Amino acid sequence: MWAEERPECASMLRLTKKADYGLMALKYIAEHPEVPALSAKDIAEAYHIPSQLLAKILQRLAKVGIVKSHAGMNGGYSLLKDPHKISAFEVIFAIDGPLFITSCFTQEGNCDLTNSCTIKEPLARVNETISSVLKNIHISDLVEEGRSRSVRELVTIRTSSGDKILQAT
Amino acid sequence: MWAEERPECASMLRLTKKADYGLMALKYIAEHPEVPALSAKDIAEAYHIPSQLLAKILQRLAKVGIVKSHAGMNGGYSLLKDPHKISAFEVIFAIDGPLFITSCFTQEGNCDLTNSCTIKEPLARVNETISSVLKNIHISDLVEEGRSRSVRELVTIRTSSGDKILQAT
DNA sequence: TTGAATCCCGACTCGAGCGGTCGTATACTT
DNA sequence: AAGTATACGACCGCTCGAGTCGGGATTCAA
Repeated sequence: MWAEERPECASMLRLTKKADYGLMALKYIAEHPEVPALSAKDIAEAYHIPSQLLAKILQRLAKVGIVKSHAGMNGGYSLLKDPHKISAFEVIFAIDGPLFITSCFTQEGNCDLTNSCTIKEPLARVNETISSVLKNIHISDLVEEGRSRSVRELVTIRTSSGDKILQAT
Repeated sequence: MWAEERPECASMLRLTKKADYGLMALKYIAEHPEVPALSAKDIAEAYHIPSQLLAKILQRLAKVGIVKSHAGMNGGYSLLKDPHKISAFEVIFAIDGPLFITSCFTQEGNCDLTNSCTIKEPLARVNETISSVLKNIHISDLVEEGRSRSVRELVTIRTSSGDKILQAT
């Protein structure tokens, strides 16, 4: 196939392909509001991704009420929510489950070393930060990407070394 | 609660254990400035983590000049930089390599579908956000964690749904 | 000088989970 | 009834993270 030549490129906060596909599919559906329902096969072909896999992903999105499924001929999936109301966070959450930065985590010290857990507290806060950013990105932002500056503005960050100003709006 | 028993709770933006261990070790060293050098074995025992694995991690941190290694008896590792100057980002980078949210990424369109890549642009920006947050967290913040509010203030976020204000002191 | 402690580093194993497939059941349209 | 599509569980190979092993180099102490 393609890619898979560089195993060392990503790490840590990589989206799973499933989440990727899910976001792509939602974007695609949002871009075609005139079509009553888009089949998993159609979407998969548009992006050259395996259709059966995409189908499973869309099924999960259907289960949590992000999309609606229509069986039968000319069936497929349609958005159930306004693209402006679908956050990347909920999509990823629906597909991959809860996301935590820390490895051991059950909010009662099961990584019984009090010491080791202290380092994770600030990281848990980083985790919240990331979640918040993802909650502020919506499918509509993906669709408008290009001319719109919404996303760009959303996550603008002043990161002059040592400086600590995060801002967005 | 919902974290339950499942070991597979985390995903996506999980720190690798190596990065975790690296941060923990640096914190530990920073907490013991009076000791000229701490061996990988000592640190590993303090946290109950495999010492050989930790050794490899510290070696990578030594290679990029974050710590200094001392061979021989009573040898070990000591910080080479001020804890206030060591960011979580560079530690993670040194251990795990570059981090990208997107799966296919080589800055020249190798995921040749122009369509599929458009969705990744905004995500790349999320990636920058996360990097910036990690760059603003330092080993010293981990050490002071508890009484100090530095980290807490650093990543405070107003996330009232729909609202888009990130701020940090 | 010898030995112990320690760093150094590549090679290796092992297992979980991700990405993907298959097959079958079910639902809807015409 | 036929054809198209979703629904869903079972399965599977393979990558990669986690951890181990072993041999070698360096330093210190007795």
